[in-house]
Amino acid sequence: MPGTKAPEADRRDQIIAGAYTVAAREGLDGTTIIQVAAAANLSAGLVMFHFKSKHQLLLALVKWLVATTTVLQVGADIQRLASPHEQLVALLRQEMHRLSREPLRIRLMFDFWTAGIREPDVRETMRVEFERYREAFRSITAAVLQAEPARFPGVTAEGLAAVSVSFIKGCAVQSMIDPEHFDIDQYLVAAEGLIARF
Amino acid sequence: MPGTKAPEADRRDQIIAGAYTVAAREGLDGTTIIQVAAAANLSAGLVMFHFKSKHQLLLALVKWLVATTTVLQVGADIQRLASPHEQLVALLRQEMHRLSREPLRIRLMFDFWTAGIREPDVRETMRVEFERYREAFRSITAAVLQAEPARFPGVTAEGLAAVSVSFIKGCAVQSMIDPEHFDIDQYLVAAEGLIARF
DNA sequence: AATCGTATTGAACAAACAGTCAACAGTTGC
DNA sequence: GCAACTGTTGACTGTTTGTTCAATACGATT
Repeated sequence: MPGTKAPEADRRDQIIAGAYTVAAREGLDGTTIIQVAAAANLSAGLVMFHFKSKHQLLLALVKWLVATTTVLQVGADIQRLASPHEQLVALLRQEMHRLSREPLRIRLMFDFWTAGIREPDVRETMRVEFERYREAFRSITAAVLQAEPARFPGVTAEGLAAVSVSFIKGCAVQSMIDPEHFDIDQYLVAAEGLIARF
Repeated sequence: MPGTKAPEADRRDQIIAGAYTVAAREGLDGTTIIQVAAAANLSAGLVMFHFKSKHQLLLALVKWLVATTTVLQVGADIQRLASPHEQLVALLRQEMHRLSREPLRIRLMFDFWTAGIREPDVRETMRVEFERYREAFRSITAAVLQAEPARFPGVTAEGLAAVSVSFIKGCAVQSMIDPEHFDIDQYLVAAEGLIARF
C-alpha cells in the first residue's frame, strides 16, 4: 500500500539496518539493493528514493558502521594498573577480545578497507577511523615512552600508537584468514614480551 | 581467425597475465571476463574454454600471485649482522621496502584477503601464504628468544613470528588507507625500540 | 476541500555480465 | 585424403542489477 507512512523511526535508519544485515552476511559485493530492500521489508524503489544511488547507500552504511563502533575505552580498571606498560598490554588484550566478540562487524569493516582502496569517499571515512583509533592509543603510548625514555630514543607516541594499531589489525587479518591455526594466546604473550618494562 | 595456434607460451599464462593487468588496475570486483580477454588480445569465449568459470580463473590468478611473490629472504647482508635482534629489525625494514616498491601487487593481495573471507578456495590459498610467511620469520624469532630467554617467558618463536607478520601487514593496511599521513619512518623506529636488545 | 509536497509501490528498462554454442581452422594420426 | 581432436571465434542467451517512472496515497497548509 503506497503512502502508508511509518510512524516509526527514520526510514533511512531502517534501510541502513537492512543493509548491515545483508552486507554482514553476504559481503559488500554480494549486497544488492533488492536484498537490502527485502531485509528492511520495503520496495527497492524506496531505497533508491532515500539514497539516490547504491554508492551513497554504502557510504551511509560505512559511516554508520564507524559511528556505532565503540571507541577505544581506557576504563577505570585499566587506569588502576601500576605502569603504563601494563596499561598498554591490557588495552591490547581488551581490543583482541572485542575482535573475537564482534566478528561480523569486523569482517564488514574489513570489506570496507578493501573498498576504500578504490573509492575515495570510503577511504576518507576509513582514514578518519584509523586516525581516531591511533589517537585513542596515543595518551598511553606517550606515558610508556615517558616511563622509559632511554629505551625508546627517537620514538614518538604517534609511532608507537601506529604499531599498537598494527598489533590489532594484523591479528584481525591473520585470525580471519586462518581462524583454526592462529593462536591468539601465543600472539598476546609475544606482544606482552615486547612491551614489558625493564 | 579461429584456429591460428599461437606457438608462444601457454595460453593459460597469457590469460593470467591479462587477468593480473586488469585486476591490479580495476580491483577484483571490477574484473570481468571480457576485460581480461581484451587485455590478453583474445576472445571472451577462449577464456572460458581454458578456465571453465570465472571462479577458477581468479583462483588461478591468486595462486599465480602467491607463487610469484618473493619469499622472505634472509640475505647474506642480514646474516652478517651481530645479534638476532638486529637481524629481525633488518628483515622488517626490508619487507617494508618491498611493500612500497610493489604497491599494485600488495593491493591485489589485499583484495584477495577480503575475497578469502567468503570463498574457501581463496582463503585456503591465503592461509598457506600466511603460514609460509610466518615460517620464514621463525628461525630468526627463535634466535631472538634464545638470545634473551629471561625477557620472553612463555613466548614461542611462532608467536613472535606472528607478531612480526602483523608489523608488516598492519603497516600495509594503514599506509594503504592513509598514504599521506602515515609515517613509515616513525613506525619503523617504534618497532625497533620494542625489539631492541637489553 | 482543494492543493501541494513527500512517501511508496510495482513495473519496466537498459546495461552488463557469465556462460553456452555452433561453426570453423589448425594439427595429428591413420 | 580422411577422421578426430584441440583451439578459437563471434554471436547469442538468460539472468541479474542499478536505476527510472508513472501512479497513487498520505499529511500538512491554506
